[in-house]
Order: sequence, then structure tokens, then C-alpha cells
Amino acid sequence: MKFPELDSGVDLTEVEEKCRTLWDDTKIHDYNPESKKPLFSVDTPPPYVSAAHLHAGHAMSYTQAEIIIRYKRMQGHNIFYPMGFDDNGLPTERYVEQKYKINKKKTTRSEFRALCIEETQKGAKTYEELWRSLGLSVDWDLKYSTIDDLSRHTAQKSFLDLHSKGLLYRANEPVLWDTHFETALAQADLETISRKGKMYDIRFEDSDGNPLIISTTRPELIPGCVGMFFNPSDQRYSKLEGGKAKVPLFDIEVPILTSDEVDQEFGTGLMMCCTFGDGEDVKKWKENKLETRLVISPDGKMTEAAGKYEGMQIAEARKHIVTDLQEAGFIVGEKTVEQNVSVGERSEVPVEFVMEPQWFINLLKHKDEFLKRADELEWFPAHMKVRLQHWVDGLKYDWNISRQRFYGVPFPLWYVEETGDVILADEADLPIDPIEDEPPQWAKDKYKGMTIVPETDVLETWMTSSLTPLINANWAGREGRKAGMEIYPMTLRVQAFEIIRTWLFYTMAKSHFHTGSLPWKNVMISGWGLNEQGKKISKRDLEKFTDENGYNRYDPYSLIKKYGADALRYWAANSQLGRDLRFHEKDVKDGRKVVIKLWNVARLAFMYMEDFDANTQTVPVHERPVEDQWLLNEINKLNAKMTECFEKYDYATAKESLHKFFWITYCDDYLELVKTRFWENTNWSEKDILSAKSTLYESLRLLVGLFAPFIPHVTEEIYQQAGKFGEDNVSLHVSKWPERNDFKFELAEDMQVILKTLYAVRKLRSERQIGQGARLDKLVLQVSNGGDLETTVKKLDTSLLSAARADQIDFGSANVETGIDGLAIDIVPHKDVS
RNA sequence: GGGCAAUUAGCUCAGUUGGUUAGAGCGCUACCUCGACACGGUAGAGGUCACAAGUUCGAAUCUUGUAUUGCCCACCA
Repeated sequence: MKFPELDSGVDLTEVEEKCRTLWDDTKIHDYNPESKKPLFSVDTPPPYVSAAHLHAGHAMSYTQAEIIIRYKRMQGHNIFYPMGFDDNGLPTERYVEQKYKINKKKTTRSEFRALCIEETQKGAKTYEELWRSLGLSVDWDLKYSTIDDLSRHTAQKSFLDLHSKGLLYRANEPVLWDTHFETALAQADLETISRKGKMYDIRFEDSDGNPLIISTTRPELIPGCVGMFFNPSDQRYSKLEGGKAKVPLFDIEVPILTSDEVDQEFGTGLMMCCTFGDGEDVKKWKENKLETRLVISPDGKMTEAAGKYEGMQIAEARKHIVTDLQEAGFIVGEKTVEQNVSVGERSEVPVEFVMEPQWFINLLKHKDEFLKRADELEWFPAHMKVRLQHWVDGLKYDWNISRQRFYGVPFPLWYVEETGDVILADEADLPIDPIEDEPPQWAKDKYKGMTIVPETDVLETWMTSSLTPLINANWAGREGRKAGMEIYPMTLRVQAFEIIRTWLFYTMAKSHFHTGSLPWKNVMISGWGLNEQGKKISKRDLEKFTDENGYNRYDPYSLIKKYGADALRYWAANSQLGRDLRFHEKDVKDGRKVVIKLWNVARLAFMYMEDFDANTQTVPVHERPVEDQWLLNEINKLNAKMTECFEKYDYATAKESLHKFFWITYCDDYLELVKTRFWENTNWSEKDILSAKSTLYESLRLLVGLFAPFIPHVTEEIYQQAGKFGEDNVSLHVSKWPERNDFKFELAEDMQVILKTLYAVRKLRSERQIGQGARLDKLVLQVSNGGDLETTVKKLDTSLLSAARADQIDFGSANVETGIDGLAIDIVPHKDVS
């Protein structure tokens, strides 16, 4: 074919748009359920749309996975790559409330849901646009949202299935509670913060009026004290066992008991148990069947049980109680301590315990099974598995899935007020909202005349998010979905490390319960994109550094506009799997350089290939000059290495090898050597020139293929411009991953002579300040040990002249070492070039 | 307090199963506008591989300990 002349100043934006149109039109990213190709299905995080503040870190983590997906597609897999959007939960609820100034009590859930869906669709659009402009090869027909009918149906089916398997129970127990949002929380919703607190030594008394000193940071819980404990092996207090302790300020007597959990060394070795200060209190309360005297209400105020402190906020009550204790002489010591407090991850308010009837999924009984599943799963990188194991080991509570919120997936059930019976929805009716929908007919018949009330709590968001593989596989069996359970278990889960304890764990647990299998075979854990200081990129970074044109260096759109999507993608592959990546704008710029360089390589190759016809003019590899054979061999090695890396999801090492090869071996060495074959007055034969064309043609095709997963746009454009290299594909991205040519390269030593000569000449030129391109009069060679080397050097004379860009070779006296034993060189410039 | 990871050039990072003189990019110095590319090329300066001990003929690499950083976990009330 006649290769076109490529523009020297390529417009990357135009190229990217052109590619996107091609990909959309040809639907090459779509999942094909009929395909016989091996399946590669990906479970990727549904981003939280309402809290959208997109930054380079998002672009990074999604791109890292997508590079793998592009590779797998080229390896001949049938790709299932859906994108979901998470619009469930508190942030959406608050956003919609504020935006529409809604009083939730005056609206119905379905109306509110409609608004949420509307808002989140807007957010989803922003994401979709970004993902598209980044070149993510998502099948957009597979889009889902965590509040759509499919997801609600799946979540409710999950509830029914767990119920039927006896894995659910409803209990009125102390639960972790967020007093700010007034809702229950699960263990995974907690965070720990460090803060300074005061520890008070407070005097209780035994029945004889002898002091019993306990240490506490929470004196406001004293009215809720229901017992005092010491370690059974603590001799100091053994005579107290079975006695009573008098609680200061309050006219209460509580039993004195023992517990192994008490640390004798801590404080006086005595501790109070309150309903409820922490999980340990709950445990002691349960084990010893202690009284219940709740002093903190769900809204974070003191209850009636707190006597005169009733109605005060917790912190306020603490202050007052401390003052009163001091005045009455009950405080015998105090000190400032560093304390770790569990807080709700959204409210950052310390969690309390309250008693509310809640639904729980039984987790604690299944720890061993989860650990086994964690082992079965293949982790990339492997050390991330430990994080899940530790989390499972440390689980203390069953999973509370009830949330006292307005918005979310409703529980599919009603209660019978008179009997307390639970009426479950029929699966055929899902999704339902018990507030708005009628209970099943059988229930209405059975409980005729009784009061049936809906469950008003909603399922917590992870209850839905934990089902993404089953949502995607249409486990719910809804009409109109392209894919079914044939994609299950999925091949790969992609996510960041901070949600191992939530998303990963819950998804695994659910899959285990519902299907008795893992939800996916492999998991790939990404790190975070960090700012230059190594901190999380914050909303503040995005606001603070935005200039008057709306440009912000952390904003993916800004970066794409300035450097191109391929450049940003290339940057994303900089960090090793699972590692964080510090953002530096210049690194994105480096990506752009590679894109432009590759474009220019194509220009060069096109120019020299002219109207090369690969079908009729290709020279057999073994008949080509040593440089050509060497290059093809180097590409073979590179290909083998990259393929091996990709199979381990190691996009970073694959990229690095490719980068190094491209810049040094290909551009600096090979192209510089091969160029002269096309110049006038060369000693190269016509066949050698055809060899060069053959090699340029083949190597450019290979390069474009190897670069394709990283920089899909520019590679596609080159591929198309090159007439697809005569292949029958609509796109480079559905072409076959380059195959290795298994010829044997046997001229490595010859090539060393050429390369070492080239390097020596460069060094000499630099030392003598002769331009690298300037023609030389003579290349002087001195072969000191004769024999084979001399034969080799003579055989390679044309190559050596090319390497030196000299007019003639002179065998004489030279004293610049080449690094080849016995070969020294010198150069003689033309007289007019001094 | 426990765990996981990291610590290599001024900065960001590679360094494959232990094997000559530890690499790249950016930045820096000097030179080169030569027929793809100055978003380029060539040469160069710059590192006691966090520290200490050990294993070994040989350690950035393996072992142990220490320090620092990041993340995760934890009931010291």
C-alpha cells in the first residue's frame, strides 16, 4: 500500500474523538453472550455519584484495571465489563434533601427515590463522560445503578434467600449506634480516631463504706453502671466477690463480679460495667445477665435514668457530672490520656450502644468458612489477603443490616402487630416497598382482622453493593438483561484496599451464602492517587488549585484536555499494583511525550516504507541484515516479558519494559542505524532496503499492538492509517495480541560489534563536539587480535559505516576502546567540518 | 499494643531466582538545530542502596534486630 504522510503536529483531541466514534459505532466493547471465546468478566466498583469530586486518582485506578481488560480482549477473551453507579445511601439522601429542601416526612419513599434517581443520573453522566473520554472499554449496555429495579430486586431476593437459609435473625440487642444520624451501624462502618481525653479515678464504696477506686474516661456513664469487675486471680479484691458496690452521686448498688478480661495492672484493677460503654460492657452484661439501665438515648442525649442530667448532650453531661463528683469528693485523681475512640465513619461522632430491634446476618458462626474462601481467592498482590484474614479474625458482631434511614432499598417485609409474626414478600412480587405495597394475599387472609405494619427501616447500602456480581449476572432473573449466570463466578474483582473489609468481605460472604462459591476467581487491589505531598487528593485540592480557566491539575478533564487521555493513562500505569502513586503533573507530560514520539516513529516508518507491499516484498527474516534480525529478536523477548507480566496483572512492569525498549532499543539504536539505508549513495543493496522496509513494517505493527492497552487512541489511529497492516479487523483493539515469531537469532556477537562501535562513535563525537548527525570522512578501525574478529568486522563493513555515518572505513591505528576485546576505533571528520 | 507494606541519585521510581563498574525519567552541566521527533539527540556530574549484626567466596537482594513513614486492626476501661 501507499503509506500516507502523517501530520507533524498531531491533534490528539481529534484522534481521540475519532477513535471513540469508531469504537462506539463498531460496538467492539460489547459483551457477546453467544460467543464461544473464553470469558473474562470484571466486577468493578460502582462509583458514588452524588459525592462526585473526580480526581486523577479515580482515573488512575480505573485505568489500571482497564489496561488489563484491553490486553485480555486482545488475547481473545469475551469481555464482560459493566459499569455501575452507586446512588444508595446517606450522601445521596442528604444531597437530595438539601437541593430540593424536602421534608422527608411529607413525601413518599418512591417520590423521594425518583428524585434521587434523577440526581444520580446526572452524576452518572459526568462519570460516564469521563470514563468514555479516558477510553475505558466499558459495555454501556450493561450499566446498572444500585437503586434501580434490578438492584432492589436482587437485594430483596438476597434477604429472602438468607432468611430461608436461616442466616438472618431479628433481635433486640445493644447495637452500634450513630447518635448524629440516629441510625444503627455495622462494625465495618466504624473508624478509629485518636484524641486527648481525661481519665478520672472515681471513688465507689463497698457496703462497709471502704473506697473502691475505678478509672474511667466516661464518668457520664456512672448512672448506667450495672456492675463492678475485678480479675478472679487478683488477691486484693477476692473478698469482695459477691458483694455490692455503691455508685457515687446515684443511689444505686451494683454487684461486684469477676472477669478474666480485667487487666490487674490497669488503674486499681477494678472496673465498672455500664449499659453500655463499649463492646466489652455488652459482653459482661450478657454473660452475667446484668440489669439494663440505658443512659444515652438514640439522639445522643441523656435519658431519664441519668436523673438530673436528663436531656443533656453527652459531653455536657460529662462536664456536669465531673463537677458534681469533684464537689462531693468522689474524684481522687485525674490525668490526660491519649485515647482511641470508635466513631461513625460519616458522622465522626463517637458511637454509642442503644437497644433497638434490628435484623442481623449471622457472620460470627461462619468465620472459618470465610477464611477458607479468602484462601481460595487469588490475590494480586498476594499480601493483601492478610488484610481480609485479619478483619475476619477480628469480627465481633454479626452484621446488622437495619438502617433507620429514609432512603435505600426497603426490607421486603411486614409485621403483624398482634402476634409479632413476620410476613415476607413473595419473590415474584419483587422489588416491593412494604410502605406502599400490599402484603401478599395469603398473609392478608391469614391475619384477617389484625394490624399489619410495614418495616420502615431500610437495608444498609452494603447489603446491595455486596451483590454486584449477582446483580450483573442477573441472579434476580429479570427480563431485558443481556447476561445471565453464565458469567458467574466472575473472573476478576478490581478495587482499592480500603474497602477490603466492606465491599470485598461482604461480597464474598454473600456469594458464599447464596451460591456456595466465590464471587470471582481473582482480585486485583489498586492503590490511591496521592497529591505531591503524599496525602489523599482532597476536595480542597480540587477547589484551591483551580485557575480562572477552570484548569486544575488534579482534575482528569483538565489533564485530558491538556495532555490527552493516552497521556493520563500512561501515567496511571506508573505505580506497581497495589501501591499508591504520587501525582506530579510532569509525569502526565511524560506520557504525552511517549504518545508524540510513537506518532513520529510512525511518520518516519511511513515515509521510508513508501509503497511497500508486505505480501510480495517481505524479505525472509534470515536473509535480512543483522540489525533487522536483532531488532525482531528483541521485540520477541519484550513480548514474552510483557505477556508474562500481564498474566499476573502486572501492568506496571509490562509498561516499564515496553517503555525502555521503545525509547532506547527501538528509537535511539535501531531507527538511527536503519535510517542510512534509505539515504543516497549508500552501500546497501536493494534487498537490504526491502529488508529494512519489511522490518519497519513488522516492528511498527508489533509496537502498536504492545502499546495498545496503555495508549489505545494513538495506536488505533496509526493502525488505521497503516491500512490495518492488511488485517481484517475493525479495530486494533480486537486484533490478536502480537504473537512471537520463533526464529532463532544467531548473530548476537555481530550485533555487539555494531552497537559497541556505535556507542564509541557517539562518545567520540560528543567529546570532540561533532554533531551526531554530521557525516564523517572516515571510521578508523584497528583489530588487534585478528582472526575471527577481523572477518566479522569486514563482513559488517556496511553496517559499521551506517553506525558511524562515515564515508569510508580505514583499517589503521586507533586507540579508542569499544568494549569489544581487540577492537579499537577512531573517527576522522570531513575537513570542512572542524 | 498487633499486623501489612515501604525506606535505592535533589525529586518520582525500576532493580527479575544473591554474581563484574546499582538503572530510568525529571532536574542539573556541556555539546548537537543532523533528511521522524527540541515534547528531540549525545556525553557527563550525582548513590557508603535507612542503620546494625549475621549467613555467604560474594548481599540493594537472604536472616535477625533497630529507626522512620504510610495504611489496616485493637477493650486497656
